[in-house]
Amino acid sequence: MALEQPTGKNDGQGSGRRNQNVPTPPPVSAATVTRMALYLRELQQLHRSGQVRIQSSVMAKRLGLNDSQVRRDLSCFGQFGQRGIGYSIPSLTKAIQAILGTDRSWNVVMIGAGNLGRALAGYRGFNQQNFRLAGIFDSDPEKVGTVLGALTIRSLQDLESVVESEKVDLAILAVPANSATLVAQRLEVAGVTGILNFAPVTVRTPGSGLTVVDVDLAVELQRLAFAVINQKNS
Amino acid sequence: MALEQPTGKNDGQGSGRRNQNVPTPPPVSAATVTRMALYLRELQQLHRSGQVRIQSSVMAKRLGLNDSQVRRDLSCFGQFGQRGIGYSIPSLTKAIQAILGTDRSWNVVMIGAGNLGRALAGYRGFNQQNFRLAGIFDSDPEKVGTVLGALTIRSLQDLESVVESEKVDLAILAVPANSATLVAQRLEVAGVTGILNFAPVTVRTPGSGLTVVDVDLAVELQRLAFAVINQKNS
DNA sequence: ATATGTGAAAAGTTTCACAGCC
DNA sequence: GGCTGTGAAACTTTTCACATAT
Repeated sequence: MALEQPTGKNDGQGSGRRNQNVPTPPPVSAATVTRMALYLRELQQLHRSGQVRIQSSVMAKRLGLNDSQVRRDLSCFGQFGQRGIGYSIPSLTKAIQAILGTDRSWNVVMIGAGNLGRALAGYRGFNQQNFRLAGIFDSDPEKVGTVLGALTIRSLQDLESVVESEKVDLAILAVPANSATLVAQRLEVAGVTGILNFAPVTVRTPGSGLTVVDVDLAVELQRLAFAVINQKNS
Repeated sequence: MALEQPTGKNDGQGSGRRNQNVPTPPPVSAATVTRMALYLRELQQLHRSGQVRIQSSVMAKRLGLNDSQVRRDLSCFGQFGQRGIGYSIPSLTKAIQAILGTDRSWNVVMIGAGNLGRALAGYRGFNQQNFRLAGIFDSDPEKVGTVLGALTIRSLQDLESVVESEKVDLAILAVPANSATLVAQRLEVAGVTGILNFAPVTVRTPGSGLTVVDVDLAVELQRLAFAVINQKNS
């Protein structure tokens, strides 16, 4: 795992009957979801290089996976391939985007305009995947009013009103550890449904419908250090 | 799971006999390693708040895990607790640091001084966990020579000589996707043993002793979008 | 001939439950 | 009483292997 991030379990959706043609997901593991995003990334790269078809074995090799796993992951969501042929890159791309929800645009706010927040706000990859930055906030009066790319840094006081007026879905939390929980609570109350948390704390998810994905850069380096020390390769 | 970065498998070390008092690791999953880093983070926070002891049940609740899992993870590396009492925060902290390899300092170079590279270079969390930034590189002549915190951005041409003279162990790759593989190869040849890869590509790990941990910010947002759409909470 | 989709087996991970020690 | 460490059970995920389709 990269996992892994804090593991996090199965979906357990198991809601019984599938409805007519919506690809209602069966139980899908978080690991599968992560791999779906990687398949999408590879498909987009293959598309740029002019390819139109791919086989599970080729995808598997590119990502260092077993080909059966690629097919099993995809089969959680439907039948996208053609036997004897493989998968059409354009249609599989669209299918995975629909599965991940990136076939529509998401409005995102960035909280924290420190080093990390400013860098992430400028990161091209977000826009490319249909995430639109609708605002960036900081509590430091010195930063408020500063222009950053197409946006002006706003006061944290404006958070709730912007979340409402811009119909914000998701937030990226790039604030210090000690303010993360409080900001997360405000975000939840304001109606944000998902947080990508870069603060090195476990954001208490109070109960209802708030989903948190954690990315702790120090944790990633520690994973790397461990892996280096305990080398897999002889 | 929040899963996960490209999963990455078990260690499978199973090298037979354990040697005398080195805590030679038994097979340990990547998920366990990630949780070890989270335990360390919590221990450090508890220490700052003056605590000296902790129980597996308390740690589990803080991280949203099962208490048995906490004990099982720790028991992969030794017996750190006292029955009836719990774990000493200072000694468990030291033990986990030794396990993760952060009881000694690691020399790290940053490749890429774009938005993300500059932000990561300024990130406090790295130094706090014993990762020392020994250099930052970019191929853009306009950036070379620019001062960034305590460091001056250097030309990519100097990469190999700095890796050698500064005894660099790890690299953080924050370059565009199209140059990532080439830079990774140079790093490996130069003697770097681990890469934390922020470029949105699978870095081909040519064969020998190079460990790569991937962090793709777009993938993380896609995981979040999926989780929001497929809400677990009723 | 080639490659998907999927039951069934294998492998891995988490949780239970309790013996053992404080 | 309280809490760890760990066998064994339960559960999840991956891989195999092959029927099925082009």
